[in-house]
Amino acid sequence: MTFSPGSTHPGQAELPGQFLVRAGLENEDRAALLGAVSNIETKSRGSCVRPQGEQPQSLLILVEGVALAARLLPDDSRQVLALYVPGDVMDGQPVPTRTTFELCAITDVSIARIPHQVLAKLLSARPNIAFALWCESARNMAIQQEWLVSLGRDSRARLAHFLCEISERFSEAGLGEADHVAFPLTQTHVAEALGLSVVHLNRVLQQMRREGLVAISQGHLHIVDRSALQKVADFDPAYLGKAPNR
Amino acid sequence: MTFSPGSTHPGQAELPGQFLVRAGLENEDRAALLGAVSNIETKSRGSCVRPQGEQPQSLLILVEGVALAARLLPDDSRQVLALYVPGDVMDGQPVPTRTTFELCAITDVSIARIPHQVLAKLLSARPNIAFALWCESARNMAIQQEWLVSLGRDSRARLAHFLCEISERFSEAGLGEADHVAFPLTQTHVAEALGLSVVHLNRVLQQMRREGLVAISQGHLHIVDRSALQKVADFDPAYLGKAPNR
DNA sequence: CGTGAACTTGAGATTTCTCAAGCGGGGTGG
DNA sequence: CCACCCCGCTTGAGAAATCTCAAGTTCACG
Repeated sequence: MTFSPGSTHPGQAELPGQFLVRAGLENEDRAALLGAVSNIETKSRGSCVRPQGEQPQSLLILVEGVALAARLLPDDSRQVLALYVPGDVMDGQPVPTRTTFELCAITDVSIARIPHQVLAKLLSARPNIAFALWCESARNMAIQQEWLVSLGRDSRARLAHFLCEISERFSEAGLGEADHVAFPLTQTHVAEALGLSVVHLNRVLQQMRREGLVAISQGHLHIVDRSALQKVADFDPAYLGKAPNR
Repeated sequence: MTFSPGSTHPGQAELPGQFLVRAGLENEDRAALLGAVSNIETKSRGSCVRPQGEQPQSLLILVEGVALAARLLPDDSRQVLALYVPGDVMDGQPVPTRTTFELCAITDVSIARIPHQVLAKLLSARPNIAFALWCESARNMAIQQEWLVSLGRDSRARLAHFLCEISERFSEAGLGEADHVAFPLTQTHVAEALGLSVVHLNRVLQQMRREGLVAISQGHLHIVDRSALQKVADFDPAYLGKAPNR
C-alpha cells in the first residue's frame, strides 16, 4: 500500500457504505452530501492532516485508515482527544472555528473533504443533513465523555476501557473481527490518550497480558477474556449506540 | 431564599435575556422556543434533578442557580462531567437517550422543561432552533474537551484551569464580577470534577492561596492574580467563545 | 550489517492517595 | 439560650501509584 502522500484524486466519492447511516440519513440526502465532496485525498502514516490552530476550510470525513486528534501542550507533551475510524466525521462543528488540536494520520489514510462553503448551503437546504451531523457530533461527545470518566480512574481501568472501546469501534468499522482487530497504534499513542507515561503504560499492559485478558502483537489486538476486561473497565457499549452488555 | 422543593409554577417563562443568543437565535425562533416551555420548576440545593440511567422526557434549561452533571461509578465515587450556569442547556442531545449521568442542583435552582415531544416538532418546523441547539451542544463539547486535556495534567494546572473557567462562565452568567464571583461549590465538588482526592485538592488550593493567586472564602472566589493563574493553567478563553487572552 | 523506532526493564524520585484526627460554624432539639 | 452534631475544611503521616531517567533488546528496513 503505497500512496504518494498528499495526492488527490477528485470526483466521485467512494465513501464507505455505512457512512452516516448510523445517523439515519436517507438516500436523497446522502447523495447530496456525497455530491458535496470536493475531493478525496490520501496522507501517509504519521503525517499531519491538519495542524493545530488552523481555521478549517472543509469538513473532513475519514474514508480509510485510522487517525487521531491531539492537543499539543506547552511542555511539548500531547493529549490525544479522539480516535477516528473509517466513516467518522473528524471534528464536525456546526460553525467552523479555529481548531485547538491537530489531526494526525496513524496509518495511511484517505480523507474526503467537504468545503464548509458548500456545506453551509446544504445545511439550510436539507435540515436532515444538519440533523445527521449533529447526531454524529453527539456520538463523538458521548465517546469523549467516557474518556473523561476514564481519566478519573486508575491506569488499569483506563487501559481496559480504552481497549474495549477500540475493539468495538474497530470491528464495527471493518478493521477486524470482534475479538481480533487491527491495532496500528504505538504504545506512545495509547499513553498520550490515557495520560500515562509510556513506561507505566507498558507495565500495566504486560500485567494484563500476563493475566490473560488481552494480547497485542504484530499490529493486532486480541481480546482474550472480554467479560473480564469489561469488568475491569466497567465498560458498557451503550454509549457507542450498540446493544447493552452482552 | 426559600423555595418549596419541587414546586412548579407553570406558564410564561422568565428565561434569562441572554438565553441562546450566544447561538445566534433570532426573535421569532426564540419566542417559539420559549412557548414550548411546559413549566419552570424549582429544586432545592443538593437535590437530584434527574437520576442517572433515566430516559429523559424533556430538555432541561437552567434558569437560575448552579447545577452539575456527574457520573456515579461502581465504587461509589463520582466524576463530575459538567457545570451549568443560568442559560445553559443541560444535556442537549438531538435524540434523547438513556442518560449515563445524574444532574444535581448545587444551589437552589429553577429549571425550564421543554418536552421532547414538543421540541421534536419545533426542530423540524424551525431548523434555526435545531442549529442553535447544535451550537450550544458544540460549545459544551469544547468545554468538555478542555476538561479532558486538563485531566491529563498535574493537579496544580488542573485546579488553575478549573478556576479560570469558573470565573469566566460565572461572571458572564451574572454570578459576580470578573475577579470576584459566587462560588457555591464545596471542595468535594471540585475534587470530583478534577479527579483528585479532597485532601490533595485542599493542599493544592492552599498553596495557590499562599502564592497570592486566588482566594476562596464565604462562598466567593476571588481571582487575585489572573495572569499568573492563566499561565499556570495554560488557559485561553477562546473555547468559551470569548475574545482571545486579554 | 547498521540504524532507528518501538518496546522492555530497573531503580529511585515525585505525586497523589488513604486513613486518622482535629477544628469551626450553623442548624436543631431540648 | 445552650449543647450537640453534622458537614465542610484542615493537617499529619505513611502507603501506593505513577513518573523520570537510563539502559538494554528486538525487529523492520535500507
